[in-house]
Amino acid sequence: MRETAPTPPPQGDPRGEATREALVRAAIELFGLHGYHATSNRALADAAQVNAALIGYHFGGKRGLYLAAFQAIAHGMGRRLGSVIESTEAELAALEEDGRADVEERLLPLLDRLLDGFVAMMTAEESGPWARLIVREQADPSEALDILLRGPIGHLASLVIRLVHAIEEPGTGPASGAAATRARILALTIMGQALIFRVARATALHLLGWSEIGPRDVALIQRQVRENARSILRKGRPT
Amino acid sequence: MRETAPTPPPQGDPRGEATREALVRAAIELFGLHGYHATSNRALADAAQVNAALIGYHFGGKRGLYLAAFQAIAHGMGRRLGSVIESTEAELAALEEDGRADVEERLLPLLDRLLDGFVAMMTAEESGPWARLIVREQADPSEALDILLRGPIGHLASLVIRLVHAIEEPGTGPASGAAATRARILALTIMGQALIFRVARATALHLLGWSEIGPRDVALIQRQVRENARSILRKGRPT
DNA sequence: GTCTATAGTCGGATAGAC
DNA sequence: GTCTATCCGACTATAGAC
Repeated sequence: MRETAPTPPPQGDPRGEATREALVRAAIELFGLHGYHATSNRALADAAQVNAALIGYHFGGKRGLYLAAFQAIAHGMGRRLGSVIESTEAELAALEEDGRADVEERLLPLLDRLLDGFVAMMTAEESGPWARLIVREQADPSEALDILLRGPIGHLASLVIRLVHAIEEPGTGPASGAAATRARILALTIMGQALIFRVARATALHLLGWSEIGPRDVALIQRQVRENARSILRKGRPT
Repeated sequence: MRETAPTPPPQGDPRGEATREALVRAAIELFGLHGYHATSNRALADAAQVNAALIGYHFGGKRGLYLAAFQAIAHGMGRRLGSVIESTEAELAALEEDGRADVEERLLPLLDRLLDGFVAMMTAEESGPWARLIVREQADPSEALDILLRGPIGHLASLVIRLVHAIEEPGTGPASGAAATRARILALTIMGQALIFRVARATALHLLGWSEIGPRDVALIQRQVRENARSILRKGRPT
């Protein structure tokens, strides 16, 4: 369990690069499936088809590889949601700029797109290992979680919060006080609708009698979450 | 890691009873906090202030204690939600009996009460250890999860599904086909709103700027979830 | 039913050859 | 940068005294 901090500085060697990549891929998979402690360095090395001693060499130890896995996830999420997040952020900023609260035609579609992306990610098979790892982190958070909160997850969440506020209280500035709390709770409940399909996936599949979540199922869930979000937010606004 | 199946049959001895209870309590706490493999028998025994060898004696081994923890959780949830679930079930059955679809005055309040209970459980500090354990189980499900699906969780979920269907399609019989799928997805999204405060608690607290979820916060979340559920379900129905 | 002592196993880290 | 060999700590399970 002893962890050594002095990570040997890896170079830009093509061989080492491939090794690191394979190890990180195995780390995301195995740590996510079985947890940190249940995953041995030997198992990681086997899965990556690499010698176990290289974990120490490239990442300083097991813990270092674990953190590297989270950085890779942040990177992967960025590739998946980055463009939606950025374009949404830009458009929202522009709308806030000229004070026009064009809820129906501008803000709601932005939210739709964001939620579609989020649902797609939460239901995607690809994100399974990511999410498994993240959910485990929530159980007892460490610096690994910070990597994500400062990354795509933090961006996405605060964006949803801002959108919700803009839709609920059009024209007003940034939320504060009770309105801010309300917007945050609303954003969380809205995201929770998608999250359940990831974190309680086994239970959801059981209840739905499905064995997996196929493309048509994803579309179904996306439509429902979008509809629900609109119902929830339409409530308080003038129709 | 060798696990022995032949559990020695424990008797109705008062001493052994206390020992088992202490061990189960420690198991829920420690397994939930750190995971199965990261929790040693020694740590469990220390927390329970009991000799480590007694784990083998009473539960047949570490794995046996783990399963016992889930049975205890099912029992605890039953004590917490059992009465609400039963009374709701009875009332719903009565309503289905005479075919009267008294949505506004009868069904929605039933749903409110159920959701309040669920939110209370998801946000309660008490349920933290339970939920942590359950969420870890979802990551790679074993027979331990079945204990819960056959218990209170299964009951609660199918009850919410039936309620949702009864509210959306009043007067019709049990859901089937697309309507059944829709009711299940709706129920999941509704429960997900509360679930997020438990499984992504660290992230939620971070976003809300809270350090814990106090009684007033619980009430706030309950109100929001109730309101959202009504908005979502009101959508399709005639007003 | 509880305790002490220990056997047997596994895992993380690392030295040193290539 | 990669590999082999090995050390050492930590863990589960259990035998046997009380």
